[in-house]
Amino acid sequence: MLSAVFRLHGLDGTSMQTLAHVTGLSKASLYHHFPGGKDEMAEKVLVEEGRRLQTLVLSPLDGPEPINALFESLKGVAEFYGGDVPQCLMNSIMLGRGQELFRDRIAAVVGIWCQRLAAAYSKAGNSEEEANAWALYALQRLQGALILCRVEKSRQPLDHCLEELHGDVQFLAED
Amino acid sequence: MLSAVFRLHGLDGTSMQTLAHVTGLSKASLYHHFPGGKDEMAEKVLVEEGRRLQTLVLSPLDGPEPINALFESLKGVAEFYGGDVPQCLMNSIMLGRGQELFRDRIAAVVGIWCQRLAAAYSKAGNSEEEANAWALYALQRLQGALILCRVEKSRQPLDHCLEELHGDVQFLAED
DNA sequence: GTCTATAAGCAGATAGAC
DNA sequence: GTCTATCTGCTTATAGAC
Repeated sequence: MLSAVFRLHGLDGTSMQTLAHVTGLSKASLYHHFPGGKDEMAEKVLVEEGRRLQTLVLSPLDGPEPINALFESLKGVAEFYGGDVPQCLMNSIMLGRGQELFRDRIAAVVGIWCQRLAAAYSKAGNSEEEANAWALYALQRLQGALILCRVEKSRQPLDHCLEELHGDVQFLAED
Repeated sequence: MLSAVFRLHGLDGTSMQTLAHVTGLSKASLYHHFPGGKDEMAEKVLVEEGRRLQTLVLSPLDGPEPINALFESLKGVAEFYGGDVPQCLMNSIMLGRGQELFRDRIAAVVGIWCQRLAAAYSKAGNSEEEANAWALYALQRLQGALILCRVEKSRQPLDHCLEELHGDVQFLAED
C-alpha cells in the first residue's frame, strides 16, 4: 500500500526509489502518472485518506439517531485506523516540508470532523458548548492514543480509548 | 536551537547541511564532535530532552504533598512544551529510521513518566488501578493536545488541556 | 505506459591543511 | 577544532527508445 509508506516514513523520509519499489513501477513511470513527483503522490494519498475518513467516520454521523450515529462513527474510527500498529497518515505527513504543503488542508479536515462530531453530540441533547468541548476532547484523546500506539507498537491504546469514548456516549444516552 | 530542527523536520527531514547552518559550523566540524553524524546528534538532543523532562516534569512529582506535586508537574509540562506552537521532539523524531533507532528508549521514558504520575496520583489516595488509568489518560490527552497544536499552529489546545488536567487533580483534592 | 539511461544536485562522510 | 576540498552514493527529474 502506498499510503503505508508515507504513514511510516513521512514525506521527507519517503523517496521515489522506495515508492517505485513498492508500486513495482520504475521511477520514470511514476513521474508519468504523477508529474509533481512524490509531493503529488502524497497529495493523492491524502485525498484518498480524506475519502476513507468521509466514508468510515463522518458519514455514519449523519444517521437519524445521534447516539447510534456516534457509536457507528467510533466503529468506523477503529477501521479507519486499522492494522496492528495504527498510525495517522495526516500526522506522519505533517512534518517538515509536509507541514508547509499540507497543514492547511489537514487543519480543514480536522475542523470538519470536529464540527460533525459536535453536531451529533448536540443533537443528542447537549448544549452547543458541551458538544464542542466533547468533540475536541474525543479528537484529542484519539490522536493521543495513536501516538501511544506508535510508542508502544500496539493497538491497545487506541482500542482502550475507543472503549472509553464509547462509554462516554453511553453515559450520555442513559442521561 | 539544535533540537528545534529535529522537532520541526524529524530525523529524515534534517540534513547535516541544515545542522551546519544552524550551528554556524561546517559539516566537517560537526563530524569532529559527532562522528556518528546526525544520528548521534539526534541522540544527544534526545538525551538532553530527557534531562529537561526529568527536571521540569518528573522531579516535581517527588514533592511530599502529592496534590501539589501534580500541580507543579503540570506547570513543568507547560514549560517543557514551550513556544508558540509546542511540539514533541520525541514524537517528531520517531518516524522512519528514527523509529528503529530511538523507539525503545522513548517508550522507556514514556513508561517512567506514566509510572511516576501514577505514583503521585496513588499517593493522593487512589487505588493503584485508578492511579494508572489516570496517568495513561493524562499522557494520552497531552500527546493529543500537542498534535492539535501542530495542526492549528497554536498553543491553545495544550494550555486548555493543561487546565482541564489541573481541574481533574483539583477535583481529586476536594474529594 | 513502461522502460533504461542519464543528467544535475544534494546527501552523508572523509582527507588533510591550518 | 575548524576549515576547504573532495569522494561516493542517493535523490529528484528528464530524455528518448519501445
